[in-house]
Formats: sequence, structure tokens, C-alpha cells
Amino acid sequence: MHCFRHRNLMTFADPLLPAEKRQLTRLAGDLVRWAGTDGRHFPWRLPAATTYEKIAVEVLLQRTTANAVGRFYAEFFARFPSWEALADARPEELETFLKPLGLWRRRAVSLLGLARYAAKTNGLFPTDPRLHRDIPAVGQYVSNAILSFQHQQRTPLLDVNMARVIERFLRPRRLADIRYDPWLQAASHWFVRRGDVQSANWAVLDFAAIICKARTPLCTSCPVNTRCAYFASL
DNA sequence: AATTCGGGGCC
DNA sequence: GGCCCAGAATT
Repeated sequence: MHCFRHRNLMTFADPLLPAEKRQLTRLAGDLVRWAGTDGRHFPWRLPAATTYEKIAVEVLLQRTTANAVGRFYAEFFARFPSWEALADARPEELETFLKPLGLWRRRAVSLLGLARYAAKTNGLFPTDPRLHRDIPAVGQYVSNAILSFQHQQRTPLLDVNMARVIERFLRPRRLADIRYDPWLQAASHWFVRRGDVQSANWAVLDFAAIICKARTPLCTSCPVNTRCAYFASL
């Protein structure tokens, strides 16, 4: 029994140090409080937004600024109010519709593939993320969004922004790819471990967009700079 | 695990 | 003009 437990721990060792866990928990609380006053507001975060909207908008958000999607949101979901409406769209019309947002060719393919899948399953996605592998336009990020928005699971919306915040605050990841770095995966999951998952996810995304920006982070006005490793190294 | 894809927005 | 953006698909 002891041998098995030991080997198990060695194989699946928790990559997070206890100190890192404490810092992430405290960071999450601070950022949620910060977002309560300084966070952004988008239509897909409102209670009125359907699960369809919350998931479909993730495709609109890919490699695109959230503000641009915010301007585009109302007309898009007025024209395509359901998976079925989106699945029945003519590809040419969808492409034309998406042009103001950019990446319209690729996005049209993604949205149509995703909508045709979802229309067949009545908008229900599998609970097991391994079954998301073959769904068009669903990578790790959208998979986590599905698990979070449809199945109420504690999954982080881990993208370049959440990664940047965590890495600056604690330490850089070791692997190049966000999806395969065990430490970053564990850290992002720990970040959303307590409290409201969506609030924590949105808080860190807003914080990354407004304060902890990629190029010129506003460290002097950062609410957590006294504990930030990046700020300490400046 | 690294490269490719790919277009508006912003500095 | 170069870099950034709520990544996915491909090799």
C-alpha cells in the first residue's frame, strides 16, 4: 500500500508548492474584488445570455479583442439566435457577416462546424473533455469554456492572458505551450478553486487586459504589485 | 512541441 | 509597420 501510494505520488506529483497555492488563492480573491469595481462589462456575461451565446462567442473572441466582439455582439446574435440558425446559415452570408471582425474565412468554417455539431446534439456537449477532441473549433480553451458554462465545472479559461498574469505573479512556465505545462495547468486550476468560477475567470481576463498588459503593464497602479515577482524584478 | 494560419486594432 | 488579441489545426 505504501509503495503504491509513493509511486503514485511520484508519477502524478502536485507541481504546485504550498506557498504558490496560498498566493494564487489570495490573488484570485484580490482580482475578483478589483474586478468588482474596475472590471469590464460584456453582453455575454449577462444572465440573459444563453449557453449558446456564451459558447459561440468564444469562437468570435479567438485572437480578437473583446472590445471588438462587444461592438459586434448584438447584430451577430440577432441574426443567428441559436445553434440551428447558425447551422443553417449560408457560408457566403456568414463570411460576409464576419468580415468586420476579421479572421472571417477561418471563423466561418469554425462556427459552421461547431453549430452543425451542436444542432444535432440539441446544444448539449459531452461532460468528458476527451470527447471534445473531434468537435470542430473546440480546443482546450473552448473545451474549458463548455465545461464551465454548460456543466458548471471548475475549469479555468486559460489563455495567453491568464497565463501571463500567473507567470508574472509567480514564475514563468517551463514548456512553450500553455496546454502542456503541468505547473501552469495546476496553477490556473487552483486559481478558480474557490468562490465563483466565472467571476474568477473574468476577473483575471479583465485584469490582464487593463493592468497586466502584455506590452506595457501598469505595475505602479497594480493592486497586487507588492506580492508580484515580476514587479519585484523590475 | 513547434509551426502555421490570418485579419482587425492599436501604438 | 510591428505587435497584440478570451486559439485551433496541422505536422
